[in-house]
Amino acid sequence: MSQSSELPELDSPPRAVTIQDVARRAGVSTATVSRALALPDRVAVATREAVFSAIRETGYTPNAAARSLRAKSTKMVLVLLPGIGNSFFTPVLNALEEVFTEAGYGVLIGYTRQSRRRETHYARVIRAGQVDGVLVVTGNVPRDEEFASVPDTVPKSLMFSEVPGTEHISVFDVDNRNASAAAVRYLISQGHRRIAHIPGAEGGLEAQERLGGYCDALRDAGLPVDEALIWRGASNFDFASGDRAAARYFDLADKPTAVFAAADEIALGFMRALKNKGVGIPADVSVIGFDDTEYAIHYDPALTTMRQPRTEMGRLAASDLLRRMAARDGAVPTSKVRLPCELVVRESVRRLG
Amino acid sequence: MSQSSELPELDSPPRAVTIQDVARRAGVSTATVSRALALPDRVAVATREAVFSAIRETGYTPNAAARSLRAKSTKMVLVLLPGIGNSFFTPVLNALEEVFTEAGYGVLIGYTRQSRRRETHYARVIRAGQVDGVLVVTGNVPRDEEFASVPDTVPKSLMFSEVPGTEHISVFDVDNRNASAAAVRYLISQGHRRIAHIPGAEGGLEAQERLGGYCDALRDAGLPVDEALIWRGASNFDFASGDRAAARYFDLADKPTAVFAAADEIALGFMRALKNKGVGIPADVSVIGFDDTEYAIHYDPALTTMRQPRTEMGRLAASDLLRRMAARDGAVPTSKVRLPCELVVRESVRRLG
DNA sequence: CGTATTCTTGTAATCGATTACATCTACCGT
DNA sequence: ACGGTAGATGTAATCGATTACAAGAATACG
Repeated sequence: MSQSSELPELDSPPRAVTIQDVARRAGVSTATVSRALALPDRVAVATREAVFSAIRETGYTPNAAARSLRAKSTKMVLVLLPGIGNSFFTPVLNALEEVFTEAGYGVLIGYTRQSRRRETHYARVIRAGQVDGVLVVTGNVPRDEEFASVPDTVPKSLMFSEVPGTEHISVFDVDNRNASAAAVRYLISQGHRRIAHIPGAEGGLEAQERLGGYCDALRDAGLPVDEALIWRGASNFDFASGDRAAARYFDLADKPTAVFAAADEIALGFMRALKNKGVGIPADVSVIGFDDTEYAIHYDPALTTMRQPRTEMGRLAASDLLRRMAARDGAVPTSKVRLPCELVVRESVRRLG
Repeated sequence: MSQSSELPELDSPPRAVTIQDVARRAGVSTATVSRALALPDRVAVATREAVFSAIRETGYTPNAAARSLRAKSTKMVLVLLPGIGNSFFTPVLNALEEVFTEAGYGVLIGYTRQSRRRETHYARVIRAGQVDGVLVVTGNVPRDEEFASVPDTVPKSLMFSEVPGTEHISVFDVDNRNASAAAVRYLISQGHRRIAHIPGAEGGLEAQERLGGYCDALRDAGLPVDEALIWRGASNFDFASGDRAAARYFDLADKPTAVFAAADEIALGFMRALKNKGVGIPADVSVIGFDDTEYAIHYDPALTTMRQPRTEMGRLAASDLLRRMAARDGAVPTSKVRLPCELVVRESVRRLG
């Protein structure tokens, strides 16, 4: 519909319209077209108009590959997610996409699925210059040798994970240890003395920190840390892990009055299993979670939990990466930002005594 | 660590290693390097080895932009999502990423957020040749003029939406109307006669079809379709909409014994609101949902629902797109695939009488 | 042994933009 | 009126691969 009557092209091969076509039509050189687009005020008004109408008439859109090749910038970022079907990341991804798109950047997603093959694959994507920056959402980038080979000229950021010694990486996380301690302190403040913990999967740094915070809070309150009340064995931050932990609860003779789960989904799985067997929540057991996902508030009872500011972290991390990508050769230093968590009191914790 | 002792480069500007570097090091032409990579058996064994070790030593990775420019293929697909923070799409995205990555394609995501500006933006991404194919997950691509301007040479697919007259688009969906009718028939089979419906947001085609199915089933069973039992006003397939519908329930003098919600999240929101006021589910009201999201099974009571095969649809749609992208000039025709839904009976529906 | 065929490799054009540099015009001050 | 400067535009190199074509070497066949 665009290159209608003027040009007598036979459109068997519907060749895309290039800057050449626009230049010819506007009666200028390709350099002028390029300038009209990139720096409109370095080109005379009349010429600019001519170029723009030629663009409109031909329906021209600059070719991304050509532009990237020459300009050495793709205007794309890679967002790496662990990729378990976890809804925890939904708002994060939303925030990231929002900020990046607004700034004219495209978002390439990758699920690493803790598989080395996939990490290698994405390392290659980065080295191929396919993206201008990388945002790793919970993971262990720096551990991987493949990633070590990607040049530090590509800005990288990490979210939700605390990894030591990452000089060239911006980090956005929360103080998992202190936040967890605060959650447990809350239980203590409500009169609970016998408090169990369902940690996340071993190996995970966040899980470890949260367990640490749990122990800290108990010790600070002069309460014993009882291994029988630490129900390890989670495979992930998921329902199934909470479900499994319930077995530990039922096995126990001297039951706790409260449970701190390392994640909302674990808490929900646990609660579900207990309710199934007629255990009342919070009547018989109080439960507190971590994250404040969408489902925490809609569950019955609504889950009391420690909120992570996921959307805000996404926004901050994206903005930071944007800033660093825009700066030539690392003029902008990396950031280490630790955001505060917030206790959200709902219905799953009962005051004792 | 790679270009260590041999080459006396000063690495102030850490220029990326190119095919030229590899060629020089292996003592061959760039053409040979390219061939060794793309068609290994068209190059002599000895040469191939030389090339590969040169690649290994230099840590070479082909530049994506250069490759795309010349080969006119980016090995990327654009996945467009509506982008509400809906967990419905999580497994879909998972499946898509899985299949595409496996095939060597990158996944660019875009949230349209029903905003014209964003749709325009993504239309431009396509026209810029940034992707080889497009997968729209629930949306109205064809309606938009911008999209009309993207050439049909870019394979496009649509998931979960039924849009008439889309010649050049593959469609993967379910029979929303019949599946809904089946859900309602199930309620009827359990002895329910007075059945309400919470439709999805107006305007949405799926929502409309599901409402249609609800009416069909009632009529087929000789039951009246009562407008007082159709609780419109959903803004989305979300909790809040279910919550709002609950008000309608309480307003009603002659209450229904069962409710068919157009989506699980609506059902969950509705159930939550009822339970809050002491209404028993399924003791007092039976509820059936649609989708079978992760949360349906973990709720209390576990939600009886009509499952959409989200992962399977994702896999099929991705494979189809892959096939069409691989074929030069539309040799592979588009598909229209309609997958079956499946009733998942759990705890939220009670047998009457 | 000479020609035809197959293998292997190199040369150079090409993809479609951006941009350094050159050129030309117009306007400025003295 | 003339050298100087600013402004507008064009020329052509360049980004880093792929690939058509050509050429040379090796093998086959009569």
